[in-house]
Amino acid sequence: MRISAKADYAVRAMLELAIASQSANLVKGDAISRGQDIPIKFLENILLDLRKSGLIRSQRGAEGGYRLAHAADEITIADIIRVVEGPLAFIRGERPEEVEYSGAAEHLPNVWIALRASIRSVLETVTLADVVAGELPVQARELTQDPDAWAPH
Amino acid sequence: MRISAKADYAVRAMLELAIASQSANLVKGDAISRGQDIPIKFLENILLDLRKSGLIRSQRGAEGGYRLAHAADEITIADIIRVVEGPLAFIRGERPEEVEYSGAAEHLPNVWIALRASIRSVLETVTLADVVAGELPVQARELTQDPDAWAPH
DNA sequence: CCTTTTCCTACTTGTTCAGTAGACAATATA
DNA sequence: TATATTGTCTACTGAACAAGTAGGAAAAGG
Repeated sequence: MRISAKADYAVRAMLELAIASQSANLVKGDAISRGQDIPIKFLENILLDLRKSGLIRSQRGAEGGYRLAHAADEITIADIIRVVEGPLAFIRGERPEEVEYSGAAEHLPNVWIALRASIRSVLETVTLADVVAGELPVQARELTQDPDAWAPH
Repeated sequence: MRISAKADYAVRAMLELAIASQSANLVKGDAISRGQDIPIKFLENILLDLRKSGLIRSQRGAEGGYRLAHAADEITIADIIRVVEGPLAFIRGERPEEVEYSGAAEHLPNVWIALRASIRSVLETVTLADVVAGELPVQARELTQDPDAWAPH
């Protein structure tokens, strides 16, 4: 269960745009690249994906740049990860509800469905605005309260 | 966020052993391979990892085979996935509590920690015995009750 | 000894990840 | 209108990983 560098970069780039959205300004790719220490050419590819998916808008030329296509409190982390990584939970290259098992593993799909639901319960509820403000929705915040959540298992 | 074929196979192999553990019998690799339709040589590698980690025991020679090293209700899905895939949640190759962010992404670690905690809340609570019986612990079962949990988003 | 079965190392083939390169198109401003 | 600036797009690369294969060595039972 890993979050790729590309997904991590995408979320961070979107956070930069979320902050700028308060002043309705365009942000240049170069500014995002320096602000979050992301290789510029790699970032450009990512921003292209984000624009094609409709999460951001762009303007070319001098004084150009990028901005969010929607309000920061209407874009969730799940929206972003789905654009760059595909489905949130993928089991052996298939969606959890598509896998087929027999015999001893008959009830295993329930586990994968529960896993996906738990991932969704975090990533689909946390918005860019939440992260910028540093205040997650209650369910998500409760998960971070337990000191054990910060320890490796 | 994907579960590899290797991890899926490992869980299913363990489920076969869990069922056999009721009669305390050794199960041959070949029987697991046929029972779950897993390529035999690939399975052998996986069983080797599981044995080295202490989750299963093995016996060589004719009448040999594999068995669980602990009771089926003491082994969680998380135990198995950690053996074959490493940490449950990995962000850009690092553990969630190790990633460093600045500026707009300052509070992003909280999201990754919440994500990991939510994954743990499923995978660390569901045991092999639960899956064999088809009855997940309450928290996990609740996640599967919502029809929406079975639909792609 | 011989068969069965696990143990172990190494190899292969294809795909994904992470990043780079360079030309092209649009825009603002002088 | 010239020019610098900035995003758009396609293609490429090197390394790592995923998924699976191959073949023999070692143990155990009969």
